[in-house]
Amino acid sequence: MKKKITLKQIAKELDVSVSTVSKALSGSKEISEDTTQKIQAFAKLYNYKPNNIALSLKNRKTKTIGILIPEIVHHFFSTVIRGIERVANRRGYNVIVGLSNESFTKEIINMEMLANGSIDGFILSISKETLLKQDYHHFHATINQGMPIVMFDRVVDEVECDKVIVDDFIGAVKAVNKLIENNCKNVALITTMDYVSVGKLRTQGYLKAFEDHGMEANPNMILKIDDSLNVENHLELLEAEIAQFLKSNPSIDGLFAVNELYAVTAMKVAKKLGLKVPDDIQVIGFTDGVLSKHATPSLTTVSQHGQKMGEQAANLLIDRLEAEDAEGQQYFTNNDEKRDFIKLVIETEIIERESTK
Amino acid sequence: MKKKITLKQIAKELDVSVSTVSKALSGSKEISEDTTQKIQAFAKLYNYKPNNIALSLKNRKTKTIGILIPEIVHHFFSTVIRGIERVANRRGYNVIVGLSNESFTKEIINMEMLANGSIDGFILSISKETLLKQDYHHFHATINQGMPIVMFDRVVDEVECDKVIVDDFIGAVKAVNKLIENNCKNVALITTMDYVSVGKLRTQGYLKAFEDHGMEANPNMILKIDDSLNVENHLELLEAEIAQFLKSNPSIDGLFAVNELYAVTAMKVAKKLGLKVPDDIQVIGFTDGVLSKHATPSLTTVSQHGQKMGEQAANLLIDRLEAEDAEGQQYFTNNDEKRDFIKLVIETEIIERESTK
DNA sequence: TTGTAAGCGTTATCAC
DNA sequence: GTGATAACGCTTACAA
Repeated sequence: MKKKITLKQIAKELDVSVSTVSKALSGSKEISEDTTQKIQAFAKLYNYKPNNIALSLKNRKTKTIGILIPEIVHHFFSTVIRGIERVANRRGYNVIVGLSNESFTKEIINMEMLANGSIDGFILSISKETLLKQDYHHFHATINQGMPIVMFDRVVDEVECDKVIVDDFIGAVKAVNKLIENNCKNVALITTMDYVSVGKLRTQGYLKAFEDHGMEANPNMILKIDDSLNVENHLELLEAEIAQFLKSNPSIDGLFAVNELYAVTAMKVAKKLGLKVPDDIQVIGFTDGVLSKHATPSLTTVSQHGQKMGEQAANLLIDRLEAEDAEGQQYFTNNDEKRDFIKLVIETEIIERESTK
Repeated sequence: MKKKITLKQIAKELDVSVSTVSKALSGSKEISEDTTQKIQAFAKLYNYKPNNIALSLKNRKTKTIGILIPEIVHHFFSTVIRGIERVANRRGYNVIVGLSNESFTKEIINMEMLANGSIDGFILSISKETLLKQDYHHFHATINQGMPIVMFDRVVDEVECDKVIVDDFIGAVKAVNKLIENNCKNVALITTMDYVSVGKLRTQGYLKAFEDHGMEANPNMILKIDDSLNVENHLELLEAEIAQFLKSNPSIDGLFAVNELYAVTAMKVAKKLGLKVPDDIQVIGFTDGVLSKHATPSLTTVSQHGQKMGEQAANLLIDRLEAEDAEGQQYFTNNDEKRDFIKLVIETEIIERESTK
């Protein structure tokens, strides 16, 4: 086993100084043709590669981005990661992943671990528990330390940083409009509790669409799911709740759900109740994941373009990082003038499939 | 903005030496009560945390694990990551993720990037292109450098390292047995090309089950999908191919598919052809993902326990890393005696749902 | 009880 | 053209 070779070893072997080796390898013309050749040949032979850690320490930057998300087994989030990874890699960065598992404490622990020099900046989406607690001190702390953050999807106005979001509100309006225009007389909504910002916005969009059409929303037609008990693992409960909802509102002929799980489950329940999709009831979901694509009938959804979000987030972060060292850390000046933070809105798009007419 | 504070700064503020600060903070009793108190208080006040990079350089270990997988937008792989992250975190490690995107070149580039000091060891699953090329020099190279690798799922005998796999063969046998015992007279197979090791093993399992029952497999009943053209994005093609297959083999009353996409798509196609699942045709898939759970009817599958695989892989790797430094790098001795590598087999489990009787 | 110095692997600055 | 030295932030013999 030949361990990785270092500059020092090359220097010793070739009987020159470490600095000569370093310069020769970086192609400095301070060094003579001869020695440069010799050193480069030797380095290639032994497959020399500079040690990243040493470089990080020296340059005070790691060229790696920290991603912190609530959950990885989730089509949307993994799509975002793919986007981030793609541009990060292209721009010479690595990606390190932390999972908060929707927990406030784990979010903090992970942030602290990564913030101690391991990364140059964060791309993150806030955990549900944090949103519930509304305690954002850890974000402020890292930002104050000079570490930039880009938030995506689950963001919050209280934290000043770059953000990439989807127009949840407009997306929901578009979806509900579509149902109404498709002649649905009674469009219902299945949503989450309000503390999840995106759920709230989508709910507001639902209401707005009604307003736009001069219609009044019927509170009975809105089902709020409390997923504090991890719905994914208690499908029967979810199904029961939705079945109950549909049965007590037999007039429902259109349904907008704030995520694809609710939508697909609703379709399943509807079918069991003898309803035909889309003939008796049309359904639109939010988030374009695998379920939507492969459900029978396939589900019309509002696509969030997760990969694009990831790409934009990564670009925002890296732009800021590189601006920082171009301007020699002059980002925040002493008189504390506020920097402009960017909020990018990714447009949603309705993907029409078989669950609508 | 107050940048992160360093030992040096603390030392200066308190007018002591850096080493005193270091010792005081680590609770060494070389230092007097008084100064220790003072220093610790000050450190807490300024929220001092040692710089990871400096520690990594000093200790020659990063306490981070590199994960290299073909694709992240994939339920199975993200499940594995979750498992890895869980134990890594518990044991004080971070996780850095690289995606090969099924490409040989990207796999190599990523490995090289990470192997230059950024991580202590790899957990990886081989890309399809690499499997096809059968070129494993980059794995050998990293191992020779003294960096341990743990492979999972898509592994290969040619590389000597720890491995975590699923009993693909037995899992397939069990699945097909179940179909046969459920009275299917003509069990078909939908599989991938043979170069994907797991696909091959599952195919062999299918054949073995026939053999066990003294039956002969009919080559016409085996459909090999060439997914070189990224089937996921060309669903129509996949559907057409499967439709063709089912139509030309009307006697099929049982179907085993080597992944859930094929299985779910087959169910969809079958329904379109007027076949009832499970009455006319029973279906079992491999890999227990979201699709299986939420399909209508829900799909009976062979579960791979991805999270468990991840956990085991992480434990194997970390065990090896920590054994290494306990034994003072004596892992490989000069006379080149081979270490024992562990191959863990995770048992599959059939999850019965609605697609079988 | 405290401080000095070396070293982890690099690069940049300055001397020779 | 080449080399010595310092520095990045930290730990740890070894001196004082």
